[in-house]
Amino acid sequence: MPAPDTSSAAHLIAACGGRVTRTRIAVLEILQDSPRSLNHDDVAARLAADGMPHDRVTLYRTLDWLVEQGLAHRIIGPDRARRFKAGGEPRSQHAHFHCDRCGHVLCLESIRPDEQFTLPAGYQPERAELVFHGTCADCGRQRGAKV
Amino acid sequence: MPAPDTSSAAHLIAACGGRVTRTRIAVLEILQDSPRSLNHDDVAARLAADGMPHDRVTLYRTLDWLVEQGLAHRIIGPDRARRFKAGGEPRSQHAHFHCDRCGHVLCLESIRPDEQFTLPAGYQPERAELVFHGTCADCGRQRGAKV
DNA sequence: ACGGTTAATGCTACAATGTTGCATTAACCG
DNA sequence: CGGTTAATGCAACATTGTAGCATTAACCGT
Repeated sequence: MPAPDTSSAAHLIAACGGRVTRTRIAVLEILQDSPRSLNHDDVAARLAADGMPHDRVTLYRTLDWLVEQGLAHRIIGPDRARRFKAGGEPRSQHAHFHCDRCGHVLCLESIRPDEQFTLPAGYQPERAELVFHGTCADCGRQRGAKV
Repeated sequence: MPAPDTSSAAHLIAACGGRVTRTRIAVLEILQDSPRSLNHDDVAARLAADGMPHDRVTLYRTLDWLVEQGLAHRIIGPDRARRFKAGGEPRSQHAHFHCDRCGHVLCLESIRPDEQFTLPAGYQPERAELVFHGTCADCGRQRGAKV
């Protein structure tokens, strides 16, 4: 049973020219393992669960660094807090889905807003951000459940 | 030269059943007069310019009240701060444009994201939020200007 | 027009999220 | 293994938004 994720995280970090630290590896793996985007607290909780207590500031800096290196991307949640997810978005602008029930954010890779719209004359868009709000597939099935 | 806006603001407020106060009138008029959405500080600055200094908390509450009554709507800016604009969005979900040059947010009434996309099975979207980032028409004309 | 009722205001203190500066630690390199 | 310096951890601060409560003033009835 190979564990390519683990080495992958370390390799990705090394490839960026940064130092390969416990924190960076752990944070990137956490993001990679999650199908949903995580906010700062989510990541902190998982670090703690792994027996890796961590400083708030270091976590902010680590997450920012991962985004800066293109190893993760960041969106602003409905609660005006940032949420992070592994994988950059080099040019592939995909949509997101905010579940109003469970509060999680999912990626809709198949939907590309930048290919669909024509803006009024004069506007020069560089990227588009499309966010749906509603009930996600998981919460839709177990309707009534209040996670 | 009639000034319908002024009475309009007061009438709209009265129609909601709330008390018609100086603050509410002034804030609503400021939002109505602006073609762009304003954040809390923008509104506070204009109140001050009108010789109406105001409490931060009152302004937050006034803005929230206007949104609650459907007299204004609110979006979250790229700096994770709220921005407000007159006019509710009863069901008409329009797109917004964040200008990276001047930082302002404009409404693109003609673009309706909720009519364009088909989501994967299971998702139950209730509303869609589409935000373009780039250079707005104003900044595009005077390229190089750094407001 | 006047006074009472109560919504709205303004103040202070607090909460959540994110940032800055700087001393200490530990990753990398020879 | 030891030196260099990026990364960390800590404390203090900044920004954005909230909560509680005493005071003011908008509305209503008379």
